[in-house]
Amino acid sequence: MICSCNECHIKKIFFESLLDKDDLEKYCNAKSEQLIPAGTTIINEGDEIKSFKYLYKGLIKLYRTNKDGTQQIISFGKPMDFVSIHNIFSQKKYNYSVTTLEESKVCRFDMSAIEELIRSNGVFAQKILETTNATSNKILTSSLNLISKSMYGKVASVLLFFLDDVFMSNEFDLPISRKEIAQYTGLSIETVIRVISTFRSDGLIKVYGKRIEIIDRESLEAIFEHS
Amino acid sequence: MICSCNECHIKKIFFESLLDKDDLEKYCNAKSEQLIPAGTTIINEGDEIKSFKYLYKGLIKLYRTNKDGTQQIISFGKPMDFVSIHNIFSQKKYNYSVTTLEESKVCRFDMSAIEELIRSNGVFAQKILETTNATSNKILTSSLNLISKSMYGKVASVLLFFLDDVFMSNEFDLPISRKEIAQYTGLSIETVIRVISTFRSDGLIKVYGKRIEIIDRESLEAIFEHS
DNA sequence: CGCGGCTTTGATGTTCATCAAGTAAAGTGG
DNA sequence: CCACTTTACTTGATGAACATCAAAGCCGCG
Repeated sequence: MICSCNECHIKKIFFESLLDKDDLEKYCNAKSEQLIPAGTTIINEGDEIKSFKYLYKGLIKLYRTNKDGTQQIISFGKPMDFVSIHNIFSQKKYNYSVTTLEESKVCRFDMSAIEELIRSNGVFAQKILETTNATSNKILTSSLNLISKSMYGKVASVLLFFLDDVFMSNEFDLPISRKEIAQYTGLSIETVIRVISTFRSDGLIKVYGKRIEIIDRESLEAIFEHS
Repeated sequence: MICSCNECHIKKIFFESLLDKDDLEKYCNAKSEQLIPAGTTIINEGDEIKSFKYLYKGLIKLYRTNKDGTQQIISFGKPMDFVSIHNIFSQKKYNYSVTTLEESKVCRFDMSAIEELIRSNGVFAQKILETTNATSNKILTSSLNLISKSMYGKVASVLLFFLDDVFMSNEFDLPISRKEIAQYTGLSIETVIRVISTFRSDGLIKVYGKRIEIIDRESLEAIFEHS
């Protein structure tokens, strides 16, 4: 093996199975990785895009800052998600910021190396195209859901996301604050809290501070679907 | 010249400048175009993706249908926009529908021909990647705006879109109904009408049925920015 | 200890949806 | 062409959904 990152899913799918030996070596040289503590901002809106990044471990939030200084969360990223999304190949500067929600390991490549790979290896390009499309599709879908659902549906969607996509367990420590749920859903903090309290008093969830236990998953889904 | 479509911007950018003679011929054979009357549904949610489409002339709406049968408009497409977006390269079936808002000319390619071009021509692949990224970015940005703005900001964004991106003129016939504005913004029809009435009585616009005249563009922008 | 940020609840007000009713406009069949 | 139906648009009255303001408890941290 050439690189140190052997268990990486991204490496297997994007690199090992598509590149020949020379390109694999190029990939290894262009790559670096970094362990980043929780609460660190790794990308600032307006930063120049110099590298292509993905998350190997941890959890991040992507957000943008409005003119009045308030922050709106665009999406949450989990392991094997691209950090660099939805404008990485079309603009020179990031139009969003990224902050870690827990300790995270971020891998990155020189942008020029990736672009060279894309130009020289069509199958690699196709794979990147597929993946960025899938990511954009997912983010857009959840964004569209937030436009059309009620406050109950919005908060339910957040809980179901962490349940199904991140922790895959009925009980987990919510890695974001009530304020961040508000920034993601477009609701006020108090409304988020009230909805969570309603879910609790209706027996859908149990709440111990940050710790959430999902009791009635079906009802949460029904609320998400129908409102 | 090989193909008939000589004035096409897409052809120039994506094909003429990137492909050699053999590939250009392949492109011509894989392409067909169609003039479609207003109000025609050209893609139905769930249809298999067989071709890559873009809009040469006209106006379209992209929308999805919720479980309760209501429709939510995702975005509007104008000339030189890709019709096939945000899941075209990552899924087998469309997750949205497309209907023409006025008479439109749609060009399409066999999906397999485009995929072959992507695999065999990295520069072409890079261009496609850039463009789909830019499109996703645009749609996501407007979607995020709809989450965080008030009803005034939402309706203002629709008016400004048609003013700046489609008609580039202070006076135009709104090509969509109040109902469609509601389906796009997530507001009720009555609320949309009331906001338009308010804009009118405040002297920001003039309204004669479908015809809209933008009087005070700055105020509309200020409303969009600050609420 | 005290300070600031996060959380929670209650009281109140604003924003928006719903219901109802009526007018205008546009297609449909005789 | 006109009666007829349907669809789009508009306004008012009312109520529900949600935000804001205020106050208080909690918790981590210097």
